[in-house]
Amino acid sequence: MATIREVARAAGVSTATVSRVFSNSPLVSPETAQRVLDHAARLDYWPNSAARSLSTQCNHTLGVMLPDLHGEFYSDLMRGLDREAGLHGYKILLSSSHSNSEDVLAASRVMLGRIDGLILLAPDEESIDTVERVRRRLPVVLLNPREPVARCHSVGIANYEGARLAVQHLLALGHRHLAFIAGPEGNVDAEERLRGFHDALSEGGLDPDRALVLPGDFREMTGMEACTGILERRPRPTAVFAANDSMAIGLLRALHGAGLRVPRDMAVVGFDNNSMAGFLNPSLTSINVDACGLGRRAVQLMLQAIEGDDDADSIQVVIPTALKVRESCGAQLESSPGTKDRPDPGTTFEESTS
Amino acid sequence: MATIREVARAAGVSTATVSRVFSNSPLVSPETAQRVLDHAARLDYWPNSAARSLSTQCNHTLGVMLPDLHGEFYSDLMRGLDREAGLHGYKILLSSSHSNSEDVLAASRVMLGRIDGLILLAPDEESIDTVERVRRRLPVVLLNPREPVARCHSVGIANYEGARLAVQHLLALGHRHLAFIAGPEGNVDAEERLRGFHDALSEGGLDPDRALVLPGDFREMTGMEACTGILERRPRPTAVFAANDSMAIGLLRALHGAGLRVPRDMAVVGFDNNSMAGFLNPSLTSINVDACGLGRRAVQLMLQAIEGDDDADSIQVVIPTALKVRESCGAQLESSPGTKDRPDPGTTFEESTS
DNA sequence: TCGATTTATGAAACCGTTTACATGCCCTGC
DNA sequence: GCAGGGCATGTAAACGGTTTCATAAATCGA
Repeated sequence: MATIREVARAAGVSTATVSRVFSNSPLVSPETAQRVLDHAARLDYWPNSAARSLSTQCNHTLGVMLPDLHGEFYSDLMRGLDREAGLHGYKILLSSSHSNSEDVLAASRVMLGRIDGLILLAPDEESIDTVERVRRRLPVVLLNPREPVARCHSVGIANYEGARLAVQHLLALGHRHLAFIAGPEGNVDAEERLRGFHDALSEGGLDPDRALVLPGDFREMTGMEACTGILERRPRPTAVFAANDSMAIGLLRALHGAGLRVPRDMAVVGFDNNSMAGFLNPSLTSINVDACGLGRRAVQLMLQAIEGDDDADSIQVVIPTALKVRESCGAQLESSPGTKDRPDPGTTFEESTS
Repeated sequence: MATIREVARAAGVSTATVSRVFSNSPLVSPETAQRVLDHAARLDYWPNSAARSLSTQCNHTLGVMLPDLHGEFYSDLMRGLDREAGLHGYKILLSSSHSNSEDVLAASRVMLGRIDGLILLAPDEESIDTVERVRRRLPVVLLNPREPVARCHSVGIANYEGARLAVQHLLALGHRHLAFIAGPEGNVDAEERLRGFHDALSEGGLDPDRALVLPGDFREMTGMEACTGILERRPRPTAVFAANDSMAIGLLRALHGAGLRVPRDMAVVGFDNNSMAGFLNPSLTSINVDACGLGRRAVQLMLQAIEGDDDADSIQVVIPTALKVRESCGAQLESSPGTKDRPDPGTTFEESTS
C-alpha cells in the first residue's frame, strides 16, 4: 500500500508537505493541497497510525483492563467507556480476564506505546506496585479500587451506601430477621455490600452476627440454592437482601417453587437494578448502579489527567447508588391512577455521596 | 523513560544486542544477555510497542467494530472475542457505535497500522464498498453479515433456523393463532427471525400474512406494550414468539398484569436464552444463541486469515441455535424425579446448520 | 599451522510518520 | 534598491525499535 513517500513523489512535493496536508496545516497553498489530495486519493493512501503515534507520542487510545466479568454490568460499563472515549476521539484497547498482578504487568507492557492512559478495574492488593510502575509512565484511573493509590484518580460505586439503603428500607418496613446472599469472595463490590449489610443492621439495633449470610457467586444458580438455607433457618427470615439481581432472581424462582409468595411471605431486594428488574413478577426492588456512568466518568478523569499537570492532586469520585422500590420488598407503592401504564414502576430514593 | 539506546549504552552493547535479548534470540551469549537484563531492570526499561510494530509490521491486535449494542449478547460476544484473542496473544482495539459507512471508514483509517485484522459486526449494505477498501489492506471477518462479501470470512447466527424451530415447536403443541413481537427495523437478526417465523407458518399450512406481527425494539418495554395488541386481536392468539428474551419478559409481565396465566392462557417463546430465562416464573422457553462462540469463532477465522494465504477461499461459518424448552411454552417437560433440583430445567433440540 | 566454520556482536538501513529549521521567493515600505 | 517579513516548501533529524549484513573472535579438523 502507498506510503507518504509515494504520494509525495507522485504529487511532486516533499513528504513534509503531504504530512501537512493530512494534518490540515494552514501552511500549504490550496492548489498544492488539492494536488496532494488528488494523488493520495488515486493511490488510496491511508496514513499509518503506528508511525504517526511513534512520531507524535500520542495515540488517542486508552487502555482498559478488566477482570473476567459478565452480564449487564460489563456491557454497560463498556458502553460508557467507549461512548465517552469516542466522543473525544479516543479508542479503547481492551484486555479482559486479568486478575493477578503478573497479568496486569504483562498486559501493560504490551500496551505501552499504544495507549495514552490506562483504566484498570478492581486491582487486587498485590497489583498495587505494578500499578505504580505503570503510573511512572502513564496516567492511570482506577475503577472501584480497594483503596486509593497515590497519584491515580479513581472512580467507584457506592456499594456500601447502597447496601445500607437496602437494609434500612427493609428495617423500616418492620423486618427483624434478615438474610443476605453474598457475592464471590475476594470481590470488592461483594465485600462492600456485605459490609453495608452488617453496618446497617447494627445501626438498626440488630446483631449482625446473628443474621444469616449465605454464600453466592453473583449467578442465578447460587441465589436459587440459597433458598433452602433461608427456609430452614429458625426463626425464619422475613426478608432477603441479595448482593445482586441475578441471585435475587434465582431466589425468586426457588421461593416460587417452594410455594412462598413474594413479598407476602418473604421480602426480596436485589442490587444492580438490571434492566429486567422492573418487569419481573413480582417486580424486583433493587439498588440502581450506573455502570455506564462509571465508565464515562473514568474516561473523563483520564482525559483530564492526560491533558493536565502530571503532578496534580488525584481525584476520587464515587458514583451514587439509589434505592429503586418495586413490588418484591412489600413496600406500599403510591399507586397513582396510571400505575398500569407506568413502564417501570419504582420509586427512587437517592443517596448522594461525596 | 529509558529507551533501547540507553539500555545499550549502559550495558556497553549495541541496540541490536538489546533487541535480540528482548526477543529471546539464541544469538546472544548468556553472560551478555544477563548483563543486558540487569541494566534493563535497573533502568526499568519497557520496549515501546508502537515502535516495535512499525518495524515488524505486526501488531498482535485485532480491530473490532460494533454497532450500538447492549445486554448480554454484547458482553458474551466481547468475552468470546477477548478470550480467544488473549489465548493467542492478541488484544482487541474496540470501536463501538458505528452504523453508517462513514463511521466505519473513519474508524478503519484510525486503526490502520495498529491492527492486523478487522472484525466487523453487521455492516449495512452501504458499508460494503468501505469493507472492500479495508479488505485491500487487511483481513476482514464479518459477523452476521446481511450477505457475504468477497474475500471476507464470515460467521453468523442461525437466526432463521432458530426462529423456525421455535414456531415449529409451537405448531406441534397445537397452536394455530400465533403472534410475533418483532425486533428493530433494519436489524439483521430481527429480520431473519421474522423471516423464520413467516416461513415456518407457511410450512405449517398457515397463512403468515394473517399472523399478528407487533413492532418492538428488543427491549422489555416494547414487549410489555405488545400485550395490548395481542389481547385485542380476534381470534385471540394462543401463543407469542418474541424476537428476543427481553421483550418476552416484558410480555410476561404484562400478561401477568392482565390476569392471564402462562402457559395455560398463553404460550410464550423468546430468543437468546438469556442467563435468567431458566429462572423466571414461569421459566422461559427460548432459542439458545451462543454469542461467546460467535466471538471465538470470529477470532479463529481471523487468525487463520492472518497466517494463511491472502487469496484463500473465504469461509462462511454458521453458529447453530437450539430450542431450549422450559415452562412458558406449555410443553410437557419430562418431569423426572429430581426436576426440583435441576438448576435450569430445559430440554434441548439442536439444529445443526451448515 | 592454517584455512574453514561457527558464534557473538556491531554498524547502519529501515519501518512511515512529524516537525524544527533552512531556504528561496515575493511583496512591502522607505 | 534593498532590508525585512511573510509565505510555501524542502531537508533532514527525530520517534524507538528490528534486521540484514559485515566483522571479529573463537573453535575445529587435518
